[in-house]
Amino acid sequence: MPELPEVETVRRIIAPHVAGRRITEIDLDPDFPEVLDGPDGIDPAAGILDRTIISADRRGKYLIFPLDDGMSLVIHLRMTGRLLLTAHDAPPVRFQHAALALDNGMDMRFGDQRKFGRIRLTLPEDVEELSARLGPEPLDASFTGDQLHAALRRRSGKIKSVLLDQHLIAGLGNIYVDEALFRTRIHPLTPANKLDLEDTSRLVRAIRHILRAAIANQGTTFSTFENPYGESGSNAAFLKVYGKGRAGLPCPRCGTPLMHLVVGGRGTTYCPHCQPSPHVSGDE
DNA sequence: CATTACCTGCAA
DNA sequence: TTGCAGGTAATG
Repeated sequence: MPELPEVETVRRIIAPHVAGRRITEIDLDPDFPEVLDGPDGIDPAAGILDRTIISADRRGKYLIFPLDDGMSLVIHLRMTGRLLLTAHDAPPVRFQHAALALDNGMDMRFGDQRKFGRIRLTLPEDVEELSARLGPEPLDASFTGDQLHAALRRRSGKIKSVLLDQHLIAGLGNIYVDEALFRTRIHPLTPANKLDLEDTSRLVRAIRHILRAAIANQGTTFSTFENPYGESGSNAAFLKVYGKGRAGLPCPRCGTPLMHLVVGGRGTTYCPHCQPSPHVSGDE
């Protein structure tokens, strides 16, 4: 489940290998050519062939590769997508759906067990629009307690669901939201607009801390995540609550058995003691 | 606001 | 054999 730290890990590893490189060959899985798509009326394979990749950027969970003609390749890994660097003559990677050969003898391979991920040739204005409809980058200076507090005031939904909304904050997924709420001792069902500025500022600091640590650990490998060299991230060992399998295990802070519930259709693990229900405490 | 579709490996 | 895992878009 690649979230911001996993996507950033991929970006950092892949950037020096692809920046300035020309795409010399494209090989698509004949059973799943839709993995590469593009704007109406444009053949995406023809559109990227012989283009040079300028850089490897990230916005939220999207990887963005600007090309030398102004278009961009926008890649989203969704749940099980992987981007791997291989030699050009290496055998296909597991669940490979696309291979882009580069002029340095390497390939960028895209594999995805569940076929949710996409490589999309994207018009400049559509990249702009995509970025504009995403919330701030949580590791940027623009993401502050004041900013998030103002955004949360307009939302009466559960804080867990609101934090997963990419329009509000770009890059959080189920793992890091559960971890951030545990760290700040906020119950996942707390209405977002009930968090005061102090709670929200603590949440901002927790999100930053957790994301930075996860990036330093090259991401969380819970089941399928691998970096472009095929290596697992080491952050899973540092998670405190995430995962249904932790339900019933003692809270790492107080020892109370962790609870699991479904919030907005997402599995959610939390400590009922450290993250008290908003109904029982804290009402005016 | 909540639910479902998209997929498929794997646990129950 | 069933259903869960979850990022996002689409739908009710």
